[in-house]
Amino acid sequence: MAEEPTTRLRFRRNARIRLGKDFSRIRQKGERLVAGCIIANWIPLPAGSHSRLGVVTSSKIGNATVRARARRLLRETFRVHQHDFVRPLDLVLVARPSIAGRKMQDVERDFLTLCKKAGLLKKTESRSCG
RNA sequence: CCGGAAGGGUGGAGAAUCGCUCCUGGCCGUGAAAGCGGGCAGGGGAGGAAAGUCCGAACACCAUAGGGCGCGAUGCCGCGUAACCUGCGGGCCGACGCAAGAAGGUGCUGCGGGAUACACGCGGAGGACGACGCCGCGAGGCGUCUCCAUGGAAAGUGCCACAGAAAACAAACCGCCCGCUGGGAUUUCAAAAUUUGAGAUCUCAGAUGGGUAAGGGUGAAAAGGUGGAGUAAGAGCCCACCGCUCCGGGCGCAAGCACGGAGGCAUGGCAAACCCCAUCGGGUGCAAGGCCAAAUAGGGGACCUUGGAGCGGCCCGCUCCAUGUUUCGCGAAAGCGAGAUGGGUUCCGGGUACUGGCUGCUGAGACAAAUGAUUCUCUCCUCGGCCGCGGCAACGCGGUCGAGCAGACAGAAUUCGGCUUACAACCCUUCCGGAACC
RNA sequence: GUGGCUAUAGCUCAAUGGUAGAGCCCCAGAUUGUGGUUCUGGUUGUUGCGGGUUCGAGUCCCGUUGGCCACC
Repeated sequence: MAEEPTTRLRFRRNARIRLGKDFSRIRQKGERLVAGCIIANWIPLPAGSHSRLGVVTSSKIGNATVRARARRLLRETFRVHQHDFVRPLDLVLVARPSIAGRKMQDVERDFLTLCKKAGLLKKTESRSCG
């Protein structure tokens, strides 16, 4: 019970947003905030459910390799911090062109400042990757 | 020794923690079951270009897929090559049948065929411009390098700027030659007294008649060329040679080749201008297409009469809709699934591409789209310092210390072959440039 | 996966295979006390890149690079 499954840092397929109507609903009706190389849209979910993530990388930020790299970094950042939110939410992260060439630490710093500005994080701890 | 360019090859290894996806096999919870949720173990998990989508093929569906016209593409000859399709034989399975047998199937196996035209590669032939070399008095010939989308210019139309006389039915501006007319000079003869007439030679001119195409500085290209004979001047008019065209049999699988004979020579270039000839091409693309639970709107299929509409560029053919009869399941997204056994590679044999044999190793399958994040170690390599060795030197090699620390291009999306483009570092081959020494 | 458009002066665009041009911009001069306007003159180019056809390519053909757009 101490290492209960709620704190495991998993990120499986059902933790992703997969439907186009979910994407359009979150990006039209949800909250929106920009920080660094990330644009975030989110909708809060009822307590007890799992947070979900969707990542958008348009063709303006680079070729396929750059886009895949950005998608993996954003997903990894969400995976590490998925239990640090005050309440579960549906989150859509949109990568901006300045993400090309960034490292994991830069992306994580942008993500944390964005979540602090939005007031989504628990105030107690801030765990980091590694 | 250093630097550069082009082509080809390789495109780091190991480990830990946390994760993703697929396959196989258990486990737990729930449930009558199917299933759903959770979790464990083992195994697999990007490239030489996966890219661009430039070319071709397979595969799938569509009935405007058929026929004709149009349109598009391709165009010397031979050989070789993929996925995939397919023929015959053997083995195995096998509905059905009492049995014998047997429709059929097969990710098994042997021998083939196709994979076109027009992907592409290799070899050959021919041609072109330019360069170089050799031979010839010359026109030209031969060889090497480079390049070639290489059917037809004697079916037709069109174009060939500027320059030039002329740019394509040859023509005739200058020129040359023979005449005609007029003038001038010289000279001969005659008459007569310094003039006239006639003739000859030379020369000038023409709103002049013919001959000729040798020459004319142009042009990318000037109507076969070089040399001679010949002529009033000239000309394939004639002759020799060179080139060209046609014919003949021979050689070669063929493209073609060389030889012999004939023809005085026509037929300028452009078809990557229209066009003609030959050959090929239906269209759309795995988002092709197939199956399907629940819920929901109400419709869907078949047949036939009549009417209306449409038709991928056009026509013929054709298709659709409404109405009528009959019948019962149809259906977008989501889900399942199309979807990977075909190959790659080591070794040996034969070849121009390539191919045969045998053994071993390897084996991606997502769908808002996995193959990741962080860290450590090892080498490869780069830069700098010091030391040693080699060298005249430029510089190289080795050791050690420090820093950078796998550094580039780049991410499967139905499959296969080709083409093109991008590429750090290292290796190989060829070429170019520079420095030092002999 | 499929289809299309486009690249010409600093900018926007022209140009039958035959000397690449117009407007704006820029520069110089004139006009004005100064500036603007106006007038006159001038500079502007590897026609994206590499090949090929042709006597000769911005144009024709092939390849290639970049940009833009559309469809399922």
